[in-house]
Amino acid sequence: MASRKQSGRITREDVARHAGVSTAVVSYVVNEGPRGVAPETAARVRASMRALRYQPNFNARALKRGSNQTIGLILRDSLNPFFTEFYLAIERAAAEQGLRVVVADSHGDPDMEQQLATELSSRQVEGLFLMSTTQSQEQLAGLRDGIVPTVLLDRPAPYPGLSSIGPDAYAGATAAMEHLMAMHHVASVGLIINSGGFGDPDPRRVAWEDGFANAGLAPGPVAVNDWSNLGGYRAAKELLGNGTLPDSLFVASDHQAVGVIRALHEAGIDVARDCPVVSFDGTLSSAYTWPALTSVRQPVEAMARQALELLQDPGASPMHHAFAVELIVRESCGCVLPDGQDRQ
Amino acid sequence: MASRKQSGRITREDVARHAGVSTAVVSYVVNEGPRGVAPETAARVRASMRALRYQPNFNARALKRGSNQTIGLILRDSLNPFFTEFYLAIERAAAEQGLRVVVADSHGDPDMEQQLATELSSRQVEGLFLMSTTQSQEQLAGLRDGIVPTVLLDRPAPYPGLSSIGPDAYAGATAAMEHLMAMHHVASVGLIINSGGFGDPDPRRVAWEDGFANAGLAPGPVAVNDWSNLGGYRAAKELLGNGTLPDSLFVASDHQAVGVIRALHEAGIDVARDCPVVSFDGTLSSAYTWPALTSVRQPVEAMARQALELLQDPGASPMHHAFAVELIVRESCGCVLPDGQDRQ
DNA sequence: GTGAAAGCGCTAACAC
DNA sequence: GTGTTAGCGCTTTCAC
Repeated sequence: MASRKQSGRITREDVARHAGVSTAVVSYVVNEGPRGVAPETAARVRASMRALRYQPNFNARALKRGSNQTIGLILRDSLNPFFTEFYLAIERAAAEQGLRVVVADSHGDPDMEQQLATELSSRQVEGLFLMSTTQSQEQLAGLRDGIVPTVLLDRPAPYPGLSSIGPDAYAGATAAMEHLMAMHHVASVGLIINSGGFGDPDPRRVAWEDGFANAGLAPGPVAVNDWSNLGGYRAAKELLGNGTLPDSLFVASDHQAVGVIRALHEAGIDVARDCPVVSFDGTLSSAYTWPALTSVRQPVEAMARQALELLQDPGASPMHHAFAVELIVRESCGCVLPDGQDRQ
Repeated sequence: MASRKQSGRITREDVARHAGVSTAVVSYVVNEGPRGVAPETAARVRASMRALRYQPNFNARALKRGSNQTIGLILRDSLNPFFTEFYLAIERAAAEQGLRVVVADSHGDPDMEQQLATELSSRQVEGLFLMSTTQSQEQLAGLRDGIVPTVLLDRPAPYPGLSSIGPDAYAGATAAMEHLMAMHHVASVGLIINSGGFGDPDPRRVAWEDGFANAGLAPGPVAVNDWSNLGGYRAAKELLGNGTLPDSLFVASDHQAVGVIRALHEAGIDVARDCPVVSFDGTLSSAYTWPALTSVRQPVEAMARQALELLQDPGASPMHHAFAVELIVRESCGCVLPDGQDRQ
């Protein structure tokens, strides 16, 4: 007795005493190395560990080793299904390498983001994934010469000094525009978007503008609102209220699109027929709206995997990976009749 | 120079040397205590910290202090919006007390859950929230006499030896049934549910059965499928395929209900008029389906707050808190016409 | 094959 | 008001 330390927790020393060995041996057993242990000794140690319900102290190990097999992920809005899917993809990719991921939500607040980055870094994470909300050079500068390797997620373009990945948003939005304009001979495409997405100007917006320029038309109406169901809903209501509802709509995120569809329904508009909608992200749930969303899908798994590689690449110089996106044609664009063929 | 340790990181010692003070003083400055420091000294130290870009080592501090101001949360399915909302509520409540939340996803796998619990506990979290997927006594027994205080989340009833919180699912489901049977003079209510929710038997199912018993009717059809959009979709398809689609449907989760609604649409069924649907959870996004879901809302914020209190209550004996739920009447039950009045 | 011991970076007595 | 120092629990080199 009297061996329990301040925390009241069982330590490796308790186990050592119980098993009649040194603390080193316990370590060798726990870590299966770096030295061998006689089978009987190992068995005795293991028995003691079980008997005492020993749990290694993660912090002590991390302190000693200088690392903790963990990577940090800073999300900007956990409620957005796209981000949740992204998180899961990262978690999966990390698990394959025995890495754990710790998530935090900045709620889109740059200060919070900064604070979380610092905190995660002082938790000695191996690296940091940042689904950033800020594009300011100064803000991110801290990260660049921070101690932890950092990879920016969900970026449409390279960022000086930091590795990053993201969808080719311009190409995706262009595909959406072309689909709307060419396939549907639609002359006016409204845009529903918000700031704080892919930076300013947002490539989705630029592609949308260019779509008109190429067709020799003037841009359609824009409604800016939150990246949420409610935001999309409000944006659509705004267009509806204005009497400026265009022939069709490009919505910059699935999450907003759900609200848009809802608002259109309320106004008695048959989306597929009277106001084709194409959105961006290609989340799982975008297949379950009525009508199902035609959406530009981001290759979440591939992006997650690549992000992890960038993080682990030792001293490689910062680089950006742009990922090809894919237009998933479902019902909201009016191409296909709702028939449930597209369920996954 | 030559002062950098293995990690290459700046330590408190580097700062001390740079500022010409002892390491203790640096600590006092960083922690604003427990001893005072002369203003000028403090300023000098702070300047040195900035100059060297010093970041305290979280692990070392946690090791020394025996705690790390962090609580662990084990979710069973991050893709389910209800859980995400719950997580956010917990994060918010925790933040108010300066606590950070570390989330992990067990993906509904009991072994994984166990493993994560152990791991989080060895990270010296102050406490653990477990959105458990297993009801087995043995499984949870480890937690009960584990080192970390643990609170079970999303439980419909007390669990021996562990504190827990959860909605009064039976009452909620009963309200749903009554609404469906009394208000709509509906004779048959189908149930869409899955296992692994509120235990076995699931109170929602029991309430559903009791609803019939009270009305002197035989239970309607049941379809069991995943707790997901797809699961709900498939369950509804199953009922549809059987030709056993009832007069109305009680769906045990919003997440499934989205898929159910979709399947009903595909079958050309006017949900509100021909097959009223009531679901469970009351997530934010349940207001954006078409028709909007009438759903039993769980008081997420209150539950999160209470869970935190239970965790922090020193040596209180384990107890269960059941939370009253509220039936949010929207459109899917057919009571209200879709008119957008119910947006939040 | 096993053990002793030196730290990892930090906190907080305890001295001065 | 400031400095010295003994650990927190663990890993691992180095002796034996």
